[in-house]
Amino acid sequence: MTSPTLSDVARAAGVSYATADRVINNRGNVADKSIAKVREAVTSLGYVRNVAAANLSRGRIYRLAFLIPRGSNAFFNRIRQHIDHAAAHHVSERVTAEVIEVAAFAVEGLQDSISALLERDFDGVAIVGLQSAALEAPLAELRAKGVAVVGLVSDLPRAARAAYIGIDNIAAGRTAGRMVGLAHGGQGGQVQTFAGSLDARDHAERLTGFREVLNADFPQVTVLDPIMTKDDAQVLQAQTQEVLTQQGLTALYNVGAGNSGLIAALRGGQGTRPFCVVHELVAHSRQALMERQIDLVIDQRPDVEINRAFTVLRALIDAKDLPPMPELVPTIYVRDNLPADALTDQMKAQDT
Amino acid sequence: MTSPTLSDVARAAGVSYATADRVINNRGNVADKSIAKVREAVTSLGYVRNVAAANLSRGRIYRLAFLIPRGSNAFFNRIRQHIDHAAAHHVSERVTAEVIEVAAFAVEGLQDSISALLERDFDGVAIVGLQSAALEAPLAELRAKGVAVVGLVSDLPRAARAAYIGIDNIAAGRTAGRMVGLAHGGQGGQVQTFAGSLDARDHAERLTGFREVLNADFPQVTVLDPIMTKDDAQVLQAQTQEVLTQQGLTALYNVGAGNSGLIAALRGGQGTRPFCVVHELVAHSRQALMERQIDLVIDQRPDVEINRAFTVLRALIDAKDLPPMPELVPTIYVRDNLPADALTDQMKAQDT
DNA sequence: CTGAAAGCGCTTACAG
DNA sequence: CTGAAAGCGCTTACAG
Repeated sequence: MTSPTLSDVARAAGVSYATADRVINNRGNVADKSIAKVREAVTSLGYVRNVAAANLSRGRIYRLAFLIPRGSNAFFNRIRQHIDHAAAHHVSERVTAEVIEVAAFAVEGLQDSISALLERDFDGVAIVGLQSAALEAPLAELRAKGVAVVGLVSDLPRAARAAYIGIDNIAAGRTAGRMVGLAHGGQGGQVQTFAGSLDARDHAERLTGFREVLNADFPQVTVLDPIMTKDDAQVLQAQTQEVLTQQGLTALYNVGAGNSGLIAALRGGQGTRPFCVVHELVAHSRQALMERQIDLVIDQRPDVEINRAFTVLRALIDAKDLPPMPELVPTIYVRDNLPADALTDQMKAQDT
Repeated sequence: MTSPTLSDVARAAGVSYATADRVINNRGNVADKSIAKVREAVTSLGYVRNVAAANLSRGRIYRLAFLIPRGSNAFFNRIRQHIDHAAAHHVSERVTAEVIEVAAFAVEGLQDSISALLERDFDGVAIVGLQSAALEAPLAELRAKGVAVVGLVSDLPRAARAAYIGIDNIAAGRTAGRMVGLAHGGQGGQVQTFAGSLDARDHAERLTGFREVLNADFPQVTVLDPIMTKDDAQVLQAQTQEVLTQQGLTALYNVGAGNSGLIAALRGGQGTRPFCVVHELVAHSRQALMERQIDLVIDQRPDVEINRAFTVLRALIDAKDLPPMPELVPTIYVRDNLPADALTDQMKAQDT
């Protein structure tokens, strides 16, 4: 009834507990004959290692760090909340997480923050990264020290991290494109796009995906070149106001941040407004959805991302195989399938 | 550095380990003075109970059962896979899960299966339920034995279970309605609906939500009364073929199962087809999405549901507070945000 | 009302 | 190459 333990395996194999342990954990220094006997006992008994007991005996603790852009960006605030929440949830598993704020979107600042990590005793770090060769050297040093490194939300140079945890931004853009296309109901139209900066890879990729779908499947809808906003709400507000006076505009799509400005402009507008799609469910985009200033939010589920970051970092630290990692997929929100509210929304990652 | 243990608390409070344990776990039989001292030590030291160690020492095992409708329904096959997967993932936490198949949608069969559970030693069961007073007596007996009971996907009588784990089907219907409305791009149209049976509460609720949104926000779109299909693919195929010959039909929405028939009919159709929305992402709906026979799938994320069932049942068995349970929210899939594939899709609940 | 001790299933030195 | 033993942080009888 109750599952077999290592003692059962050792007894069945006719070896000592310690020897059975050695083959289970590949510690070496075991005679081939013993290995064979233990392996056999394991399969015939259906032995499964009790990870909780192993961690307890080993007294392991996992010290994690998250490098997140400083600033008042609503999305990253949400990320920070999820980290705190996940950390609280993991205390009993002996994992601690510290959020370290770094200068936003600045290669040098990030580089310095990574170097500073060398002085600290972390076991794993998740970094909201940038694509810059300048990060490679400090990251290599960090990993040489045995620290597990993953990219989060925005990737690091590929060779410099063990995994990337974030959505496929081309898919996100395609999803937005599909929705905008569908909303035209077979009629023609013009979509104004907005982006923070095309140096930001995620922005560029979303735009690419968006264009792909509209060009291929909705050729009667024209995609206008993006207005650059630096993710600044003021810029977005001014530009949106201006754009709303254009004739023939049927949709708006912002691949970046600064949506509070866009929403403010829409709130002030009169008459029918264009179909509006933005990214990331935060307080203001949520409210705008409910109050019908916008139609759709594409969300990357930061709760799921943070949860996965914890799982992946722990697996890396334990030098275990990485768990299967299906691509993270963008979630579509309309006013009818919104999660309960900001607070409970925080807790969602528990499931899923 | 390392977190305080119960020994630390006991020492700081000047009591024995056992006494400290008694107050931590509210076992009673402790002098008020001791309670106060221990409480104080706990907060000043920041003690957190190590759940893993507690479970280990207690040698607890969790025997779970899942009562799932028998038959070849693709959705429930997916549910079964997720149960097996979650069970495999939980072996190291000493939880086992057994799937018990019951006669599909038959009150008496379900009633018998629940009674049969009394002979078995389960700690918790999740049941794909029905709304029937006939289930109340056997469920009460089961719970009197100390077995934790939750409704899964389709609820049990409210008083007869500790929790319900499934989506809000009105929200699911509303979401479908929003999408169908948007896809009309401001033009008028006619939607043909399909349902298995209006006795099935989930079907009725979806239809209600669907109508709500279209009547309120897209009054130019007419919702036709549902064609009853008994979730039978053959019926769906025949009915869809017939319906496709109608003039002015702009959309199709099936609240129930049997979609392989609907898809077959669409595949055989010629010319432009209506906008099509169905429920549940399974092999054939996924393929139909990719091959453009349908436009949208509303999914209830069985992986998330099963994961939550495990969590909730364990919490109930431990007589712990139930974890926060935000409403499960329907997920919208188009061809551009599909999860990687059926297999990896199985693993998604890990995050989530 | 309080305490000492064995045991949960492992890992980690330590001694052969 | 192999084994005996202490200890991880708890819970559970058992004895006062």
